Amino acid sequence: MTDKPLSGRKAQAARNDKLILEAAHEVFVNDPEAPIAEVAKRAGVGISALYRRYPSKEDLLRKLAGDGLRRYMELAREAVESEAEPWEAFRTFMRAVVVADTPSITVRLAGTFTPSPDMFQAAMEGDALNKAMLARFKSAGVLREDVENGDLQMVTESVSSITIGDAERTREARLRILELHLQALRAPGAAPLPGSPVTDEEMGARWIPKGVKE
Amino acid sequence: MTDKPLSGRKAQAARNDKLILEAAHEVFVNDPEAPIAEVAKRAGVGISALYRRYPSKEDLLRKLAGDGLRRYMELAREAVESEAEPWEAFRTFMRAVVVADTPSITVRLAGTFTPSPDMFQAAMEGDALNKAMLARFKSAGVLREDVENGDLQMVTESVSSITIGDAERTREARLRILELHLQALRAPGAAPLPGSPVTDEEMGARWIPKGVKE
DNA sequence: TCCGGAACAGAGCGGTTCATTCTGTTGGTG
DNA sequence: CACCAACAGAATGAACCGCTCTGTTCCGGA
Repeated sequence: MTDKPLSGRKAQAARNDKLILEAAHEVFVNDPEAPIAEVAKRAGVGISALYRRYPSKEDLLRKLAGDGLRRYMELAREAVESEAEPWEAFRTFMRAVVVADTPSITVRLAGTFTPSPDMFQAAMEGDALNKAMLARFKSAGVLREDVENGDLQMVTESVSSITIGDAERTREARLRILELHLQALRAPGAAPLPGSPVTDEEMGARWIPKGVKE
Repeated sequence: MTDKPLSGRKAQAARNDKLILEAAHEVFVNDPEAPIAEVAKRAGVGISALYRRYPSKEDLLRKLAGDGLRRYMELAREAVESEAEPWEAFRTFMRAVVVADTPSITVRLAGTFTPSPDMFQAAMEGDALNKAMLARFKSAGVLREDVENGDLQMVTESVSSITIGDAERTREARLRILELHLQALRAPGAAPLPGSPVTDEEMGARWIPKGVKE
């Protein structure tokens, strides 16, 4: 048989690895505060199958956020290196980010766990990538000069906050609203933007765990 | 003295009425799931002062959402009846909605309480108002033809999901991103929008209380 | 065929978090 | 000066949830 035989504890365990990650992704994107039992149910496994793989809920969340971050950087890198027509490359990137839902998985999860050092590291690299991307598309003349890194973050995040009906419908609605943004983002821009862009410091402040009250 | 004397149980009670509502607004806009004690603390009153006025947390939330809805309709009515230049009237409306944070107070709170019949009623009227508004601005030629009611809702909601730094900074950031949207919303529009607008039914589905899982 | 143990299902434990109730306390008012 | 509306905040009881623990299944080797 070309595909893995369905039996064997090893095989089932490998399958469960994937099932659990997928379930966790779906569940926590939908509700970052969901109980871990929800993940188990969705994955069709018992709770102990989860704890066999991740020492704690926080570890699982870290894993998810890390994957999301990595995915985002992958997309950004593709955008920077893309050979395609610049505006199309940019549009493709933005759409991919929305479809992959990386804002939900990184930003919305931020604060529910303490980030590991290498996540900070990765975040740094991500920033550098973002800046390179901005520079590239601006100098290509397809992105208006007055948008900054933070603007793009805000756009993808706010678009990703849209939830309506099932997952597919949500995706469609998000892409529709994203399109509005894209048309406004395109150079030269109809009118100057008010206020100042969100800074990296401001963005970073959200990664501080819980209790910021008062 | 022209203003109310500071003493008198009646006077204090009246003052507390307002304090509590303001505190509740701030607290629940920031976190719809906040404990009721948080509201009491912010208002600088005891818990019993809250329960003296509202039989339960849910009643308080209903009150807040009702007020928000009413406020929204007020703004919409102004926009429809405004004598100002059409595009400015529309822009003013959108900005006012974002500043007043009505999406947070209605939509985000939806699901945390069971809506009263008159809220449905009000929602109906709100819809009618929205439609009138769309019609007016489209026929004035300032709003692109392919945006629908649901689009405006999505725009204000997604923009209102932005949170960054303190309240003031958040407002500025939201208005900035809103501006992008506005420039894209303006007729005739650079390119057709993909997908179909979110429908009223879809919007309404979110008002169904809790447990929609699975 | 039979046994050991990896992998697992899910009940149960212990801690925490609220909404709401209850026990006083205070200060205007008749 | 006694009474009570109005209040502060502790106490209560019911979830909820992360994690541990018990018991089960069934693959893989002898």
